[in-house]
Amino acid sequence: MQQMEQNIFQKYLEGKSVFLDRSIITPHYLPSSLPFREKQIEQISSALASTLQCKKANNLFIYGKVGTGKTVTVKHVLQQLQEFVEEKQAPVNFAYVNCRNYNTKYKVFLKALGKFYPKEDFLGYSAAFVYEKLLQYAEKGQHLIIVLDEIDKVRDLDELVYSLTRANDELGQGSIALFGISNNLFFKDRLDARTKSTLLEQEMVFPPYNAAELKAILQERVANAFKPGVVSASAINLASALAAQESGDARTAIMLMLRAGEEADKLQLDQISDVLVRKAKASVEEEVILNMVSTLPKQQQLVLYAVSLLTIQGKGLQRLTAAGKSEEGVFFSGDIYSEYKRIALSLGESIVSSRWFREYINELDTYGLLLTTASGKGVRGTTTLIKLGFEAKKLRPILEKELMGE
DNA sequence: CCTCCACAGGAAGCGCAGGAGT
DNA sequence: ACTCCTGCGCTTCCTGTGGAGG
Repeated sequence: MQQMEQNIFQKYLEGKSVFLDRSIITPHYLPSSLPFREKQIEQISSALASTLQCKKANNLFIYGKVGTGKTVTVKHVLQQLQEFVEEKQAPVNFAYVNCRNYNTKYKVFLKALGKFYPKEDFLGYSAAFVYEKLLQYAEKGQHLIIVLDEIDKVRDLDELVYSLTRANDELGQGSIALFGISNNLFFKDRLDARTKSTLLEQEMVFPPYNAAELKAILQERVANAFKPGVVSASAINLASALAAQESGDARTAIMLMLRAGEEADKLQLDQISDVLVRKAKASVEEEVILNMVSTLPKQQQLVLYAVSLLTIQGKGLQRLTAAGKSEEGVFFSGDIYSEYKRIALSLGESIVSSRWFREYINELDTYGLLLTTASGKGVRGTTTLIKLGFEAKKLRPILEKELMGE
């Protein structure tokens, strides 16, 4: 109680730590070797190789779920290319753009130019000027590769791709190639047929890792990130099994170990056991929920809040048992709509029509926040049975903070 | 059998913000 | 600086499905 004089950060300096180099066990770390991605590295570098003979690189489209190593692998190959090009003085250059932040043609070009003309600042120049400047750079005989990470976020991708194909036709020498990275396979369908055929000149897929592969990846990272002997074999096994079960996602596996390590430091333990990993799983999950929920529009948060309140109150059960089904926490969409209206009105929020409410339900379902089933025969015509995708106890405090906080 | 209820989801249209064209 | 266009979020209306009850 009376040790409050001590600075709250002091304990982080004083305490012992299980980490040797914490940065290695974060998702942003670029490892020097990428196990189980040899084939992909080979394929990417072969797409790039033609630039070294002063020809245009192939456009390449890379698809794979989150945490399958797309970005790391591409960055790895680019790093190698950079070193090679510097040594050989080859006229090759590239720009890496994350389209989550640069989500229009103009912004992408601007970001790329920043890489090609590091000393100049083109902010505020017209779109046409920026485009011309890019062409001028290539016209000097440079072969450019623009890597578009999260390419599905680009709003006017059709135009971007079209501009670049036209650019390549106009250019006497030099060229511009596109590498697209995405974790959304369906976004291809929204594209113009011409765009598709250009962009998908060459296509590759990053498969999810299996438990054994995740284990090997973790072992390598853990060996460098943690002090020797700190992490038990069972902890690694558990973390890779949990991540493999979820989605074959290396990112979650790494986050699990990171969190477990942080927890160990907090408790001043010098061993990381599977108990800590399990604890970490809960906290990672919570963080995932928080991320999803906080980016949701207010109206959808209200809908979700309505379901969590109903779930906690345990209502709905009676009506379902009466209908011959009994599963806890399952509700009719109509009941949720009334509860949603009640809550929204009491909070002074506007309410949407029942039609749009149904769209919300569908959307929340695709995020996995709600689980819905068509009622089928036996219940009130055709209706939707709705259930929370996560524990109501975890969701409610998060939502209350979002909706009523500030 | 008919009608009413409770709901799903398609179609049309409306107001708005922001970008493009002039 | 101006209008024009377009995409987006949303409402309104409508058709269809199937149980419950007279």
